[in-house]
Amino acid sequence: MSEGSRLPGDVEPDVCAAFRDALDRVGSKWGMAIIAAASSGPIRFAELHRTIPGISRRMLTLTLRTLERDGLLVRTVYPTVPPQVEYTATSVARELFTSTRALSEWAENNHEKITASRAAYDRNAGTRR
Amino acid sequence: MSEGSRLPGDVEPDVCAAFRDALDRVGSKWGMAIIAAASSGPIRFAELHRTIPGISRRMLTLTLRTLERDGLLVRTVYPTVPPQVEYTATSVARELFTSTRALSEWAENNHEKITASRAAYDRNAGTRR
DNA sequence: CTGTATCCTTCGGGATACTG
DNA sequence: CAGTATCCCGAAGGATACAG
Repeated sequence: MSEGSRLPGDVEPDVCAAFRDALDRVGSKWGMAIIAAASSGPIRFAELHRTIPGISRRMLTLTLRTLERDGLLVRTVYPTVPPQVEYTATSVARELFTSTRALSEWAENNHEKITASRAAYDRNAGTRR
Repeated sequence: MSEGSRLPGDVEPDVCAAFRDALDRVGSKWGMAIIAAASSGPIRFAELHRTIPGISRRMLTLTLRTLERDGLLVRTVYPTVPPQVEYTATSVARELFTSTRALSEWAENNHEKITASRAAYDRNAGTRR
């Protein structure tokens, strides 16, 4: 994370810094999926593992720890046998999830345009020089 | 905020997919900084390089190419000597930038909480088991 | 001024096996 | 059930030098 030196004539460094800040927390491959899954109420480890397709137990654990550390998730252990652990999104995490909507909508609305632009760009790869 | 209805099966895959989609375009280290800088009007290569602290010419070029390919930037070359190149954010990019605000605000509002949570977590590192 | 080309390091994350 | 522990690889990105 680069808390860059502020230059005169700079591009709203506050906004950029804040945005990067958010991305650092949310940009991980599984972060938002986990927060989304834990936003509707407590959810157990195995349940998360089943709910999120493709995640490994390792990455699930790692991401959960990071989110817990940042105060986005609360981890509750029930000392039963076998052990039971629940994760719940905090209000901060739920607000984060909400703040995500605009971005998701942008992606939905522009996904096709981008795909097309990309195809066009690649098609002219030889032409361009 | 949306009321939490846990879907059977998995966690609103559409939303997650869309979000990841947006991140892929915006999650690069310098992407949003460049879009921000190019949102106010045409800006030259050297100007970008000066405006964005810490970016290397290499990463500037690479990121510019990616953004151009995705249709987020328009590249205009003036065949002068010395060469002059201008980059301008497209409307799609400017909408993306706008969609970013909620996230930035979330980061600004919660940055301190997160830092504190993190510090507390690390302080209890030995205690926890 | 506007890039390319190389080299090199870091790190996120997958596969797999083991554990309380 | 809920994790840890290793090993490994590819991609992102920094440093540096060269070029039209």
